[in-house]
Amino acid sequence: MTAETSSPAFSPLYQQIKTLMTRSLQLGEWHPGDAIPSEIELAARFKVSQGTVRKAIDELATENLLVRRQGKGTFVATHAEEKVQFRFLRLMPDEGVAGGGERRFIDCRRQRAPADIARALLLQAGDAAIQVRRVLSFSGAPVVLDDIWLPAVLFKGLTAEKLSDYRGPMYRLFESEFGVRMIRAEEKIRAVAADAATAELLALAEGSPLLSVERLSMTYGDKPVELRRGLYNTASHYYRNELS
Amino acid sequence: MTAETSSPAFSPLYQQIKTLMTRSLQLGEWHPGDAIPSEIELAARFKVSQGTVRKAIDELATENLLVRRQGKGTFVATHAEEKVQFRFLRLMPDEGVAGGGERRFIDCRRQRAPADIARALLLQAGDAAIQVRRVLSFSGAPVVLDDIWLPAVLFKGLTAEKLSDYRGPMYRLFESEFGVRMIRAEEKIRAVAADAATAELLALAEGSPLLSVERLSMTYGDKPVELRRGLYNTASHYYRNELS
DNA sequence: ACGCATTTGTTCGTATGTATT
DNA sequence: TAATACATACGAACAAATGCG
Repeated sequence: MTAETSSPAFSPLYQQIKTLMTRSLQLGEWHPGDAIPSEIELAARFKVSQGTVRKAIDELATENLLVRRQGKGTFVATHAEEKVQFRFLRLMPDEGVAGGGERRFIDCRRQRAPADIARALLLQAGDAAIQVRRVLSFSGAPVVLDDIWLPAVLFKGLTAEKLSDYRGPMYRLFESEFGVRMIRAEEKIRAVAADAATAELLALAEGSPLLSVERLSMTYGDKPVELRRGLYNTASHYYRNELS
Repeated sequence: MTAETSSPAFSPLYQQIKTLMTRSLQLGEWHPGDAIPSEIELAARFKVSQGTVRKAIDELATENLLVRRQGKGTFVATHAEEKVQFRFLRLMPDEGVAGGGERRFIDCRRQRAPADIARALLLQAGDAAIQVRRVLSFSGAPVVLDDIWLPAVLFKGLTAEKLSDYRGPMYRLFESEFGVRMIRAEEKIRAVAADAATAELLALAEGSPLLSVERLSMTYGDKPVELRRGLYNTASHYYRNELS
């Protein structure tokens, strides 16, 4: 009941509950890895039936914002989970099993965002950004050159040292240290020829074909918070994708 | 430890219903574009509650096998729908809107499947396959060179003429003419250098970087039914992907 | 080792709302 | 307008998994 009839646009009850829950995630009432209140508690809090809460949670779970575990509760998704990492890790070795590889950070500095970066991240012209550059190697061979741009205001205090010291996925560091959780990303993929600088860093001939992957990552509310440009040597790795 | 160590593979009711419904799709009781029986009819047929049928349909709908339409019914998904085509069409122009482009078929012949093709399509060594080669052009410029392999036994009577005459997506032809519906695919993507033959067909310099997309498409029951090797000129197009 | 409480998962039933024909 | 079909919402009961005492 309590119709709340002043609604500007109708939406089903469970959608409204979903919105309220998303807000709790966004505002940090519930943190990555935490258990959220039980369905019965949430039903009481929102004054709806358990089934309505269930439907809201169902959708948040299929959107990968929450993870249900029978007998234990419902948890806020985190990049600490292997399954979550896998969703954002597309580069696979032709032989052997996917692994993190060795990381080498070659740059991490704060500066004004170039125009194209600012546009993608919805920053004002002149806003500061943090640029991170790194090389990923597998079995000692360099394979990936990443050029990562982050809004400085969200990542205060990010340094090359913190990145180097951290064991685990970068997105895990972002969510635990800076409270920024990546939930979705869009990628544009092309084939390009290696320029001289890239060729040197990846130890291959200038002009070699490389996979160019431009990724724009979004947090809650579809707000872009990372622009990542990667160049992959696909001689013994490939980018896997699933169409369904 | 007490008992039931080797359970008889219990599965929830709605999963069993889902399996039965998948079988109806697979065996052709329900055809692409058709409406399936209403939830109430299905509930009567399977002797379960409407809610259980709903849950089975929900999952089949999220797997894109069925499409629900309020007030009208539930329909078997078809590649005639624009949304379905979009899921398998990843190449986007830098400017302008995605379109089919002009197709030119340069080859369509039946032959014994090479070993690697046979392996991917789970064919016996020596089984026949149909090879289709085509070029896709946009605004008159060739952009895509596709090399497509199909099990001959499933595509009897497929000719270059039929392909050329057909207006609409190739997968639409496959499902309407041959009863083979693609529901899922896995892709391996790399950057490669154009060889002489490819360079000529795509009107670019030998050695130019090209996107190599190897797609294995599956029908019901995860049975592989198409191996497609595409080479994309990504000078003014890109491969879009969504991570979520 | 056992049982109990908690939490999500499954199944049923009923009623009402919304979209389509 | 009426009939049909899917969508939403509520309630209830039991099953299965987990964790604790």
